[in-house]
Amino acid sequence: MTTRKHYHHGDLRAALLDEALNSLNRDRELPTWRALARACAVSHTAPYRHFGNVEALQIAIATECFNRLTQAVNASVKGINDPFARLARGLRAYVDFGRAHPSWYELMFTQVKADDEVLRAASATAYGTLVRGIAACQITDPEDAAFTLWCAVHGITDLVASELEPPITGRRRRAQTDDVIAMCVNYVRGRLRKKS
Amino acid sequence: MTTRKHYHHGDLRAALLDEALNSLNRDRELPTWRALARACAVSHTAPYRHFGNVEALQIAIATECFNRLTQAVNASVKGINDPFARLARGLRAYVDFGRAHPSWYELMFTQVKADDEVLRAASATAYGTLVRGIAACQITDPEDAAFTLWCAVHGITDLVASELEPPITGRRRRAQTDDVIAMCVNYVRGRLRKKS
DNA sequence: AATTCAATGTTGACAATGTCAACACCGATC
DNA sequence: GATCGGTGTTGACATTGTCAACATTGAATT
Repeated sequence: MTTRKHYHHGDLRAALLDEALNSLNRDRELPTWRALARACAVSHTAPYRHFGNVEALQIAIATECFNRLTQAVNASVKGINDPFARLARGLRAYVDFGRAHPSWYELMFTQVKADDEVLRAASATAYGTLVRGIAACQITDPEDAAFTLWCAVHGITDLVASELEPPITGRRRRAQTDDVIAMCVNYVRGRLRKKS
Repeated sequence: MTTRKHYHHGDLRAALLDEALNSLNRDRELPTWRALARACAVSHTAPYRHFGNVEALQIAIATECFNRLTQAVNASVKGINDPFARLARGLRAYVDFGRAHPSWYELMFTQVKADDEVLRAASATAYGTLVRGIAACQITDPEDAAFTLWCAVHGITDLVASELEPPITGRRRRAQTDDVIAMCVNYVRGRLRKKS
């Protein structure tokens, strides 16, 4: 079922995506086009039937990653009611995603500007999750605040993904993330809509 | 003086670096090794006399960029005495540097972890400027605070460099940057060392 | 059941690229 | 004036992304 013995692969597109995602985690970089084909036991041009070129493949990967990020953030806040707690928790999930999959995170943001409808939708959905989380805190101008918060959170995530954290581990590292998130939540509290 | 007619170039190393820096600004990407040689009117292997391989060239470029960043930040705060004003001004200069040279900024942080003594020194100097600026505000734990601030500032700079700012211009864009910097300064004020 | 056809995979080629080895030129030093 | 290390050139090679031409297959149509 999963593997055909002859000629046709069965679901090469999914296999390519899967192998690419795994390679990113394993080797911290995309395999070459030909290496990817090799890894799927397929000739070096077979991937062209599923992705027009390298960039199209990268876009597809980035799209998948944005979807997984959205999913991870949504899952993390499930069951939490207080909007500030939800926000803090969601932000943490965002950072954790980047820490767990640094190369995915990097690829996401090298491709996010690509001219592709599906990718654009996936990244917009992810960003929308953040905006809604902030809007739920009843502050003025949630759109502006969202960008400011995103700066801080993207900043720590990108630095973590690039392994530029100061050489700390465990609790201390968690504290470092907490500190950034606290700054964010504080910022939001400072913008609370004044009560009538 | 600047251009020899025959064989020896005169100062190829500087010419290569200069051309690479300019290409990054012009085309938003590094020229290929051979294109760079071509641009300097030199054979495709001449650069090997000055840089061992592509990565060594990138490291040299990144080093130069870190030095220029440090210089830009230092120049921007010259003559300002109030430490908070200095901090805000320096952070702004940092963001402006990234906005003016997005591809430099990207390259700097793809190479910053490279195993190179000179590059490491250049980036450490840049970071040291930030740490000192924060320490001057007399807060507790300036090292930790520096990283947190860096997250926010790197975040907006990276997003700006990637052209992920919301589609805004002029005053509004400046306000967006100001908002992030205000969040940073606020964060620092919240950590003021209690007076004896 | 035989035929057709679009989807999917293969083979072979090509230009561009990074890198290396071997050679050529040149200016400073003995 | 000969020498030699630094600098530049020529020519080669393996790897890579991509394209064109061809092969195989399973499903739909007859």
